[in-house]
Amino acid sequence: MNAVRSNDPARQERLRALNLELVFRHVLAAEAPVSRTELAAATGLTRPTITRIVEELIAGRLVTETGATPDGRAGRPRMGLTVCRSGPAGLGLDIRTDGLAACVVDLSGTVRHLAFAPFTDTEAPAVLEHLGRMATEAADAAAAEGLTVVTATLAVPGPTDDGIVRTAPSLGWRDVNAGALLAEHLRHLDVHTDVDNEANLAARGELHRDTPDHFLYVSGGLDIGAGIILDRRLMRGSHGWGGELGHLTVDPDGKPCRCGSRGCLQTYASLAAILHGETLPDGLTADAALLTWADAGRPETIAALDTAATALGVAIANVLNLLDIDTVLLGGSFALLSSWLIAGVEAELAQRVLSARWAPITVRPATLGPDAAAIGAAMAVIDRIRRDPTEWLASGR
Amino acid sequence: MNAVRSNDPARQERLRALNLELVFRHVLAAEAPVSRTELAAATGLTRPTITRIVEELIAGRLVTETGATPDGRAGRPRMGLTVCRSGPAGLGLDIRTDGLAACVVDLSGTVRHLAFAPFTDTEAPAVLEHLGRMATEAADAAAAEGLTVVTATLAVPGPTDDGIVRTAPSLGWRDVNAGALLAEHLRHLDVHTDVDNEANLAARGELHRDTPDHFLYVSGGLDIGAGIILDRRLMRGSHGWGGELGHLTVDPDGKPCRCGSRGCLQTYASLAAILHGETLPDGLTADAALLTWADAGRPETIAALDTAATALGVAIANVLNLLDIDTVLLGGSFALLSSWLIAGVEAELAQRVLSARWAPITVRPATLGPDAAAIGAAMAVIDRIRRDPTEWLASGR
DNA sequence: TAATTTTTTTCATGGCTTGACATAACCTGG
DNA sequence: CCAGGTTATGTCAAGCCATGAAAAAAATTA
Repeated sequence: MNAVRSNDPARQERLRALNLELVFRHVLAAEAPVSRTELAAATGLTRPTITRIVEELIAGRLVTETGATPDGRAGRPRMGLTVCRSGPAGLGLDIRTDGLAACVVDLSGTVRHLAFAPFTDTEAPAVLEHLGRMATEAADAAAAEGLTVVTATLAVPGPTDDGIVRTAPSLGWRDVNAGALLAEHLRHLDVHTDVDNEANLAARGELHRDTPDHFLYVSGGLDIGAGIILDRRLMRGSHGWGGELGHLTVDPDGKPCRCGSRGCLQTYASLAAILHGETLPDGLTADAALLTWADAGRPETIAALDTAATALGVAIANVLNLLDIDTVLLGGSFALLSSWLIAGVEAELAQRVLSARWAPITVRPATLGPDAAAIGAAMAVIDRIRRDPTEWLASGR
Repeated sequence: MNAVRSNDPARQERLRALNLELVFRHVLAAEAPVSRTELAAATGLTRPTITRIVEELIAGRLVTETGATPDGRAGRPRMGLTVCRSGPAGLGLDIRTDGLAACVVDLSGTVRHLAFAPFTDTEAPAVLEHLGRMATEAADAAAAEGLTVVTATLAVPGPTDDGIVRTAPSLGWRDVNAGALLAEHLRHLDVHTDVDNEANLAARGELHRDTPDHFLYVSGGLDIGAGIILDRRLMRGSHGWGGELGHLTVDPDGKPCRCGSRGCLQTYASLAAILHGETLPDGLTADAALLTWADAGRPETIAALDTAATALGVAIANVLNLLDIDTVLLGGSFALLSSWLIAGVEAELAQRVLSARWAPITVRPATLGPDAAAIGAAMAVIDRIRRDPTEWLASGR
């Protein structure tokens, strides 16, 4: 693939940046430390070029030498190179249903800091002020390990548009400029702030070495959302409001939905819909209560989960027919309840997805749990530096 | 956008290729002839570099000089440069419901040759042999105008996978290796052959200067398909089987569909569904008959069109909620019937699309008519040469 | 016809990768 | 324990490409 889309003229320095990026991508993708010579063979560049580029990457704290590693063979031992664990880092913030989360991830994708705090207040200014404090603590914790936070990404439960939260029903927010407010609170950190949908970011979090190139991440909770990964990239639609799976129509004459439509998936498969108005036992979250009830064989709960699974299957089948994806990850509360959902979802998919005959479909629970969105948000740093390592190097931090 | 994804090392020659591509893209995008100096200003490259690149583009018949154009001002008049109309061309082939079409498009996107022939036989070998003959005629016609056909793209009514037509119900095809058969018949032409879904290619055909960056193209006919354009690029999913709009579920308990599922859009809005088993008047195609009947006020037809429009609206709303697109083009038979469909579709969209409150949705008929797929298929040459003009230049044709 | 203006081409300069060569560091065998 | 072999990494002149300045070309204007 030689696809290059740039509207800037290519000068000599661009060549250098291109190759630096190429080498860095190889270091990122490598599972074990690689030597300069291996990089030369893998990239097709010559050793001298690799030497020069690696020097630059080390100076910029993107890569470190792990020391000479004699491997028993004759000759000078290879000098291992890995992604630096004390260079730039990403900060992820998440507004969950139960509280706030902050997370720091380094370039290797390792979670280096993770904090959670229950809500004190769900009004936008208070939440963002609280997030600002958590962000500062996280950045300090990161700094103590030699990391420099360069990106801060906020996950919110609703569609966003250039930092503005259009609507977040679970919070009662509407047209809140979370991006600007957050940037205000993080002014002293000098980071690039961004706001995105929780499902998008959780999907990003689930994208790693072991996940396929294309998958659909479904986030279950009070609201249902989805993140679509195509070709290892997040699909975000024209404005970034994509993935509104919760408002796909399952039955055009179904129950009215809060959104003004009828028969949205939401009305069958959100936690509220599955709970069906039943009161929660003390100290249990909705998903935990449902799991307990279902495991105990409570018929109403099992029936509700079955209805939810069928509706989910219908909606997901639509996505799969449209986008030709063959892996589905059930995340959020759906991950916890997956043993009660997967069979029902799979049954609908087998019937409704046209390509299921040729390409088997995999449905499995997501792995990151409730921190998925915060982790995925923090991983923005990897995308950013991977896309343009030169930007970081030029910043000289 | 500086996104560069290349796994090849960047040598000096790549710099040259990158800039050549940049300049060529500017010439392609320009509405009127541009001078070398204008190109220098627009691209940010220097005049000497432009001169050298233009020389190469002219030698490779990608660009031509339109002659000095004195504009009344003092000074040496600018030498106009435009996309060459006698360089590489694309061949598009389409298997329509009523017959076969062949089309040649030059780099400016102008249709230079268009031919149609009714079916003599719908068996795969016969069809591809016939297409081979039409392709040869088209290539000869192109050669007579100085054009060289470099790509041949076949549009088929069904999902394809690496040249193989998985299923084309309207033709009764199943797992037909159309790509290999076509390549066989076109061996003497030395072209790059490709096979894709009719809806995808028609969407590509509708993508031009006046269409927005993101839109959904819906193709109505015996089958219903869709092409999704995001960021001026065709979205094709993981294997390229995306866009199966016809099999999106509109009502999970609806009528059984040929595909084995229930309540597919197909069962409400395909031409067969709208016709409802009524016999066609002699000499009229199904869509023309429906239009005549509807315009004459025939209540059954109007009711069927109304049902179809509602179902279409539900399915399209799903796509829009998922992908955040705000323009819908009704193509194929739906273009002809659009005056009877748009209102119904729009009503459903207004109710069901979450972002409709913030971003108005446009639904309008497609403009290219029945030749859309053949034209879009022929336009593959533009994508190919635009992506990598150096490949063509290196071929030395 | 000469001066002016704008476009296009020519030429020396500097950056980047390359290929050949030099150096460093480890293993094997006498 | 040391010489020779082997592998990894660093150094240097050469070639390619874009740049900036200056020259040449082609029109208008006086």
